[in-house]
Amino acid sequence: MSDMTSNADAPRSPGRPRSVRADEAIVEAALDLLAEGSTIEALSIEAIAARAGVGKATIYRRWAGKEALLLDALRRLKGVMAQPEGHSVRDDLILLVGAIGRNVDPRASKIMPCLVPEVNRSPDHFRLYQNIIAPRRQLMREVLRRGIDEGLIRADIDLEVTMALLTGPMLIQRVLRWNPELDEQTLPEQVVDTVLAGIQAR
Amino acid sequence: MSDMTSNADAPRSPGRPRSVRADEAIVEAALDLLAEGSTIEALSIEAIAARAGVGKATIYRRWAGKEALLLDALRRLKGVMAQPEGHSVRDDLILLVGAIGRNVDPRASKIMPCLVPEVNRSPDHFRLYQNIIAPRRQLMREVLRRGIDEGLIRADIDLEVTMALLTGPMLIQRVLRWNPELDEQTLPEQVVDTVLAGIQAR
DNA sequence: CATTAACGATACGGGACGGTTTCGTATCGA
DNA sequence: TCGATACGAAACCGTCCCGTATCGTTAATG
Repeated sequence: MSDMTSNADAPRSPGRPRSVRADEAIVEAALDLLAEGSTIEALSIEAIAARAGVGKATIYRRWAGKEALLLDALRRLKGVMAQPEGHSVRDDLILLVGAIGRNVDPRASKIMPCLVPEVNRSPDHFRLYQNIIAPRRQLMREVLRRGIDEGLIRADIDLEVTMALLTGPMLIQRVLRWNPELDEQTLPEQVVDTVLAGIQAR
Repeated sequence: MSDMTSNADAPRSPGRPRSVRADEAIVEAALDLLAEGSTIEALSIEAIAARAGVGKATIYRRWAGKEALLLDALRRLKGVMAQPEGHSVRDDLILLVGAIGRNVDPRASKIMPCLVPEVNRSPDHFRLYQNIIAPRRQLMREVLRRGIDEGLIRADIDLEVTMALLTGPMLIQRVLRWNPELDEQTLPEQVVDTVLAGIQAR
């Protein structure tokens, strides 16, 4: 958010208040257009305004430009994280791996690939991306540590490398359709089992 | 190529022949601009023409538009593949994994991320991408088969999943800088060793 | 009811591009 | 030498977009 209406204890400014519906509609319109295949920079303020049923001025009243609006919209997209049950390390890992690129919001999986170039270009987007995935990495890290504590996993493994091993295959398949012959349904289980076999305590 | 000058046995058309220098310069200019951070659709024919020291008409004489030109330019980018030595399966795998996203042309690694959205949008780009990586997958597949023949690797593993396990971590790190704490130098060795430990014959 | 500010709609100037055409020039084969 | 063709440069037009300004209208406060 880049404006003032957010202060809850504001001394109630006079005049007509900003429409919360408009806020929602604008963000939703932007995400919808992206999910429908529009590129980030093919996306225009005009198109967003038209889709949201809103005047352009209403958008410029809230955000400085396309960049600020998108950063804001993407923040709301991330959705909720999968929560591992804590019973079996293997099951928890399969759950986490299967959740990669599977956000609650179905638009997310279509939008993500569009952001790859941005992540490399803009430090802001890079930070945003890291902020989104950092808690998920932390979740996986904790499950792996639990596996070590339980004696299932060797204690001398490199946690970060292991997480990359679990995440990488799923990510390239979901984002890039890297290998058309791979089955996304069974991939999480296959990945987890193979990696576990490589890092299990003997 | 989308025109006629390419026929080697052509009955030598009259008039001034097309400049090979211009061909080169146009393609190089397009790749340079992409590598410098321009987005695919921020890239304009005008910019390419200016950079190549060429008139726009010269470009339109050869290609139907930006799309055709880019497809053509990317085809020339792929560079040569790493060739495994054939001595040690482990060393060969490390070489192949280390070569992911490391093309001869240094521009390739900067351009690749820009193509991710395109791969999802355009069947042409998807095919192009698959054509580029298919031979590399085949190379890795053969090394893994050798490992099976030598009795190093279990015979019942899923080759495609194994390749995804080897490729994924390296790819997300090189393309996405997925985890800033990972060391790209040592990653190939760590990945190969962990995966090998998971699929080795016992 | 008066005030105040946000609303949707619309118009505007400025700029970027795409694609085409027209220059005068350069380079080939005949 | 001559005709044919490609060349780089420039001009042109139509389209799209941005960012701002200005309508009359609407919704809250007091």
